[in-house]
Amino acid sequence: MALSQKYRMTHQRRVILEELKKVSSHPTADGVYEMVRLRLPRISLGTVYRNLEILSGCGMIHKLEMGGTQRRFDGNAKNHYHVRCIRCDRLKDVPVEPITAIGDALSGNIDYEIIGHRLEFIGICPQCKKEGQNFNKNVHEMDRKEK
Amino acid sequence: MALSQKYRMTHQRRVILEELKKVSSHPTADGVYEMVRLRLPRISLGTVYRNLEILSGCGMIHKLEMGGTQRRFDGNAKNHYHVRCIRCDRLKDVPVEPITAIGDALSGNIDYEIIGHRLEFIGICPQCKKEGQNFNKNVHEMDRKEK
DNA sequence: TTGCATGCAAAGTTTTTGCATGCAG
DNA sequence: CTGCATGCAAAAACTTTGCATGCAA
Repeated sequence: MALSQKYRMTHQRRVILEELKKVSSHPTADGVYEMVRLRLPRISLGTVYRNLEILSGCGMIHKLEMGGTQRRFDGNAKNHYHVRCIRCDRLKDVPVEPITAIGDALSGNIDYEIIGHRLEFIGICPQCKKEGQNFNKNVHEMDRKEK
Repeated sequence: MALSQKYRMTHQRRVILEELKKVSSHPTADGVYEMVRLRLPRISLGTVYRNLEILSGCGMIHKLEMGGTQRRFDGNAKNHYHVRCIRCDRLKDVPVEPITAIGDALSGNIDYEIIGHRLEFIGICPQCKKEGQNFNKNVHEMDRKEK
């Protein structure tokens, strides 16, 4: 997705946004598709995917993910935090001890039995910072695919 | 994965575990496959997937994900936290204001430009608590698939 | 008009599974 | 021995993309 792209507010895009704002169930792309299809029976799944991508790129919705599309695994079973670079998507461990007390913020607020938490910082890594504005996410994207 | 399952420490499983503990790059399943293949050229990708699943189920490694396998989307663009039920995997918003100061914990510790953070609580939801030990994750799994 | 967006379908990726055989306990 | 685990290959699940056409600005 180019950074300087100009987007249009099409009917489909508007409906996707509206439906997504109606619910708090954090649906998957397919779930959004099902919801939207009730209003726009002819919409395609591809359009839904494309729009979810664009809308979250614009900050109008959130994409919930840790460290990119694929699942990732961590040999360190001890609880610890991560930082993810918003540009290159690389994930690193954070040299900070987990704050065990963080769950206390919830006590009394919610009827869950809280077992733990997971914290991910979002930022820009030193390398990407250095590369500056000329490089965008796609550069690294290709970079990673070449490996 | 049944809760009372008895697991064996096979050669493949041990190597997967060892290789994963060696690195801090949070590899994908495919990445693990590549690493392990150097030592066990005949191992299959399926075995890697199965073992990563089992090992993380036993708490010997971590699976990094938010709210399950698929990507999920949130119409609420305002930053907010989530709770995920460890049994049924359902994701809910948390009625707690984001702690903006949380990023300060990192200041000076790391050379990233920190933009924000993402916090997910892990716990057991009221419904699953009520259902108790007789029901395991698979019950809800099926439940969700029927919808 | 212009060129971003859409529908459709095909292709690409990632993950799961069935089955016969292998091997840890 | 017993039955969980493996390799292989096929299938399933999820996501992206090419292309001709549609439509917002």
